[in-house]
Amino acid sequence: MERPADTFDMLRNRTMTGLVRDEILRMIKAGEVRGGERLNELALSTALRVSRAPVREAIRALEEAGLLRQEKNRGVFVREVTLEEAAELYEVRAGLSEMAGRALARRIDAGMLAELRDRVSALDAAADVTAYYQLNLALHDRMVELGGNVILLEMYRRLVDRTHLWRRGSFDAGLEASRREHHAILDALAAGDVDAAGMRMREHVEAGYRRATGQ
Amino acid sequence: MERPADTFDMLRNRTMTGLVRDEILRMIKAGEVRGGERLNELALSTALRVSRAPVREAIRALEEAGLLRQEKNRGVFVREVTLEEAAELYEVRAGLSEMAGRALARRIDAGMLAELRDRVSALDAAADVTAYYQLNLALHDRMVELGGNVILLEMYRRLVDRTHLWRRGSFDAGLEASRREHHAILDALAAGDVDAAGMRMREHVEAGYRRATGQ
DNA sequence: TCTGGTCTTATTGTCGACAATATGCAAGGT
DNA sequence: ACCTTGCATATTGTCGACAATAAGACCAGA
Repeated sequence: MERPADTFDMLRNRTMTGLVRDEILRMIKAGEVRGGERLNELALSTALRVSRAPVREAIRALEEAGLLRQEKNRGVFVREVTLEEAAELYEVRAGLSEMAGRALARRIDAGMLAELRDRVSALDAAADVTAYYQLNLALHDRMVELGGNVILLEMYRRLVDRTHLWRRGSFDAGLEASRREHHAILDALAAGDVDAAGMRMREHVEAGYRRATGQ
Repeated sequence: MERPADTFDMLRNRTMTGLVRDEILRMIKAGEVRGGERLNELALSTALRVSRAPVREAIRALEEAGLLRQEKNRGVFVREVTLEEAAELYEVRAGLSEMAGRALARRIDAGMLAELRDRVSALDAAADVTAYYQLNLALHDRMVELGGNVILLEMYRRLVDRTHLWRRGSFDAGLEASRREHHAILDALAAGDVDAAGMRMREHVEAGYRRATGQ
């Protein structure tokens, strides 16, 4: 049974706008709406059983987040990520990941290391690509989070969200290489080697981009 | 006299929401509203002679940008940037600047270099601190822009906007050091030295943070 | 068949209104 | 003096309505 405190906090803190925002974000992440697709305010509002006002507010927020694009009097469209933009996204993501890796190597403790080892083990055991993909996302997010820089985490998440709009080429290429890189990162972190941790994080992201594009 | 085409495009592309968003952003940048201050929707809407709807949409956007913070049923507040957050902002900014410096060193041409030299000269000649501050902001923004990575530019601007919410300690400390660093960056860019350009950009931002905090 | 114009419809941008919530004040009791 | 209770006010969250714009259907004339 649900704890009352959660529903209390829900009612206290969440607005329709926020819920709609999260729902649209979920649809984007789940691939239920594609880049270039148009969002109909009325359709969304009836589907979620709210009026257009919170829908519009949510849309403005996601527009600012770079996930939607507005054409006045014509509607809002899910942003398309070109190959060039994807390259830029990954370039920045590599840089942010390097920062996170360096920060994490400086402050990591036994507890953090144990958690990361568990996550990497789960990735080693992951059967299908979809599961691997989700666990991998969670691992990277957690590493940035453990780096301790909240601003960096915010930026990183924004990048990841935008990357979801990119329809990659291949999905399943090079899982084994990815796994090896994870272990190499763990080793650097365990050794507290700041330079190595940063560099391996960067290279892991860059390699991930090459694997996704099939280059 | 204003060119008609501009007003045409204005009417075609701009919505009230967008204008309100820009105006609130301007107020924040100009320091007309301070961190922690509360924004009254009705006051804003009457001042700008629009209804509350576009004001609320603009607020949601700036909330997503990390400049405002919402407390349900109580209002929106201008975000406060703690000293710790400022340190994080500058850390990320230093990293992004390094990326931009490296990218720029790779692609810079004679025209870009000439423009940057002009800007640095203007900074050398700047009389008061306020003028220096504005020109300096513009120089850095332009260098990131010339780096050619649009995503990086977006992130950088977001960081700069948030930094505006930080009430710095000292303002005028170390202008001469800042000027010297600009020239050192130009030298590295002119030489096409990727590593040096990146490193000097990073160190310039880090030094700027130390100067602002008076450490 | 094509071109151009007119009408219709769908959708957005903006507004005013109402209910729900938070805040401040005053009255009353202890 | 201090706390509680209830009321009045201000403000937000949400809604429905209307005007403006865009896009497509339809039609007439060459």
